Amino acid sequence: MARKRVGNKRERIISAAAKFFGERGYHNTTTAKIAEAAGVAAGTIYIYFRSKEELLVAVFEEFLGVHMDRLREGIAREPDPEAKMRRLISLGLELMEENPHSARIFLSQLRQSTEMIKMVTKRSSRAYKDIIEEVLEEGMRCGVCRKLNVRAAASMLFGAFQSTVLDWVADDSSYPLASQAEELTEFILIGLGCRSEEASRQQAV
Amino acid sequence: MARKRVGNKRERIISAAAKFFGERGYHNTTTAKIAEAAGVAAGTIYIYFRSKEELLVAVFEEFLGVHMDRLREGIAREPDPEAKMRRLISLGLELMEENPHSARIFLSQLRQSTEMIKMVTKRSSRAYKDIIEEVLEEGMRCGVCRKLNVRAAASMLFGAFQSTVLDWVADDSSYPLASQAEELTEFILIGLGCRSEEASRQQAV
Amino acid sequence: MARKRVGNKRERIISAAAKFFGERGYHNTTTAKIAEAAGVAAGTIYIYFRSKEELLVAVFEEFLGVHMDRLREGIAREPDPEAKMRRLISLGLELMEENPHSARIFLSQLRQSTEMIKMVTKRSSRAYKDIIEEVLEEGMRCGVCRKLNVRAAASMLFGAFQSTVLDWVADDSSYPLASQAEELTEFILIGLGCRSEEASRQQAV
Amino acid sequence: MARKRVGNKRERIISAAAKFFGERGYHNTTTAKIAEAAGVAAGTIYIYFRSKEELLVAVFEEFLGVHMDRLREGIAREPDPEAKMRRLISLGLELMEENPHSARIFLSQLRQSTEMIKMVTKRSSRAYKDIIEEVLEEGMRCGVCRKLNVRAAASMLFGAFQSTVLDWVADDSSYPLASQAEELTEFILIGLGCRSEEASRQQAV
DNA sequence: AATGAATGAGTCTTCATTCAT
DNA sequence: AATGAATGAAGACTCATTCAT
Repeated sequence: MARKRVGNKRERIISAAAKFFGERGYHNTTTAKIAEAAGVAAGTIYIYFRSKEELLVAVFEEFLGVHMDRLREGIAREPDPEAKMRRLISLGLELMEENPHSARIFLSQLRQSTEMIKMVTKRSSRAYKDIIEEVLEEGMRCGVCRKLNVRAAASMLFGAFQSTVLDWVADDSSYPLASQAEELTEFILIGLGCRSEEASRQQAV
Repeated sequence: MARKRVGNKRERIISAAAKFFGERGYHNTTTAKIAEAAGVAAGTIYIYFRSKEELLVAVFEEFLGVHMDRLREGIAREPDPEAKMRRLISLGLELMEENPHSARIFLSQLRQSTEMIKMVTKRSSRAYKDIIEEVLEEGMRCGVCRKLNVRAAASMLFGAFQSTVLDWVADDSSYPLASQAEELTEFILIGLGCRSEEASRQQAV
Repeated sequence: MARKRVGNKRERIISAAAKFFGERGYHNTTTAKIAEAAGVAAGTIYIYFRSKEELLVAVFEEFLGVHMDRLREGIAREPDPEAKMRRLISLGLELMEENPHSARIFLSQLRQSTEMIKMVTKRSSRAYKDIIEEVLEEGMRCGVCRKLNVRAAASMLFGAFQSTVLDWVADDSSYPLASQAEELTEFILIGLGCRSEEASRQQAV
Repeated sequence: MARKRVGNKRERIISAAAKFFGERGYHNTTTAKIAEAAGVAAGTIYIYFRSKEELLVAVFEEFLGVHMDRLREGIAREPDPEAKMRRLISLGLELMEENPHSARIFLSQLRQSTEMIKMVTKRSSRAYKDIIEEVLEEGMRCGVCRKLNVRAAASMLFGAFQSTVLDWVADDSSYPLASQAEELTEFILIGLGCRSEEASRQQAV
């Protein structure tokens, strides 16, 4: 019970921080506001986190950890690279949709300032791109996808993905993000040469 | 002459601001540092700009204005949508390369905080995407490019483009950004269905 | 047994506090650190002491009590004022040497701030000076020592004594404090007119 | 005029700081209070001093500089070591009397905490003791004063001096400090063997 | 008696902005 | 137009103290 309360508090702080960081950005969020929203005293934050910056990192890692686990799980079940890529996209969008505040931080708030933060950001994009690269390589090995620079391609795919999510966030999540999955998948699969434009056109029909 | 000096100072402030905002982010840059780097007194900034935030917007618009003009000029000379898209990509990368500090701000620093900034950001992405959408629509009309949701596609293309530039910025501009043009063009054109993967493969040979 | 444990804890807290107060000063020592060093929980300190300040006073009185008792005992055994003064000096230095942390607090840390502390400090210096004054008065009555303002003289003696100890503390107790006893005694006894400089020179031989 | 104002402000801050540091101690003085007493805004302190600690050091050095200069000047005019020692004592007390707040800091407040402060403290006591040592050495060379360990003796003299001043400060400067000069001089000169107790007794008559 | 998580008042310090010169 | 000293509001963080367990 006591244990639970503790966990509860940490979670509440992270959750409040995610909300504010996502909404107004790191620098426009005061620790006082986070504490208030989390229903704890100002000093309590510093029991769980060494600094505001560390809290940001925690928010981030919390999100990233779950995110990556679920993505890897999700694609593991898929039989072939194309299916994996489809799953990656749709699951990725789903995860973002579940947690729009963290999504926003993940996609943009971290591109700021300090070295600590930069490192974390890099690591996170890397995590995402790593998965993409794995799928791309498998696709190339199987001949399902055209020959391409895996590194660069992964970055582009990730960029297209990000942009789609950011549009949605910028629109205050006013439409289901999943509705973009088909278009995005199409664009990416064709771009990867997984399917000719004819095939895709037919399937669409 | 006096006029020129004035212009000179304004420019110097904008330039210094662009440098610092791009390097350390908006919130980690003090107006004092900008003034120092621009070789003006602290108060002088407030003769040219109402606030720090307005300076950020100015930095941004300066960059965006030139950027858009040159992009529009560049594609105007191209004969067909595919060539325009190619030009858009290569010229876009060139412009970013010319001005890495502003590029950084353009791509990431602005995704922060206040309403004022958000509006500017939105407008800027919009400006970029507008051009892309125009080209896409023309492409669809001509049948050069497959049928697609222009809005969504433009966003994805822009995302792929952004991601490529950000990778380059994150790598401290250690390689020529132009070297990424071919790969990016390939990915986008194929994704748009402008060319089959065979055609592209042949051309590469 | 339970009683003993309690006493044990109180002692451990006082001892830890003395160490830290002496080393880093009252204000640079947190109750948390004291608790940790004493091997008790943060709240436990407040079972034994009403406040941090009261703990300081306790540390101080603990030290002072033992100190004064032993000084009084020590000089009681001596036959004449000169011998008493000698004993006072050598025993005083010994006691300081035994307990350098408390010595440091006694000599300098207490010259700070609040009324409560000031009172305690005054009382402690007073206790020390009282003993000195008693010896001086006896010396004057016996004609062993020249006529002087007892109050002022006691203060000066105490100052010379303090300074000697502080030098030693400042040198990280790198030499035996007792080594200073002879020089200090000489200076004081001559200053008191207990002995001509010739007499003292002879005795030294 | 402008220059004067600036100097004025720095001085006012130092003066206010000296007052509070001396009265309540460094840690019990807030920068806000200093600013208020100095008639400046809170932030203004940080234009002149990098930190509160640096302000303390400045207060201290200001005092020490003038102090030492005047002491050296004062003894330079005296013909022989004994006269110099007398002058040192009376002038020292005078200087302390002129500036009781700084005196208090000089004598006790600095024996706290941080390395920065410790260094300054050491340096200051050293400055004082250096002068004393010089005079003592000259005295020994001339045969005016008995052979003794100069280092240790200087420390004791300084201690006796300090103690006299602190008593006065502790008594809220309720009597002229100069009234202690004779007693202190007597004690020290006799202690140094400059004069027999008979001689001193006669002179007193 | 003991714990240690939680509190929240208190502080130093920063920095955008102003304004007298 | 330009300066830069001065402002003072704001914010991260600390820590003595409390209290439910």
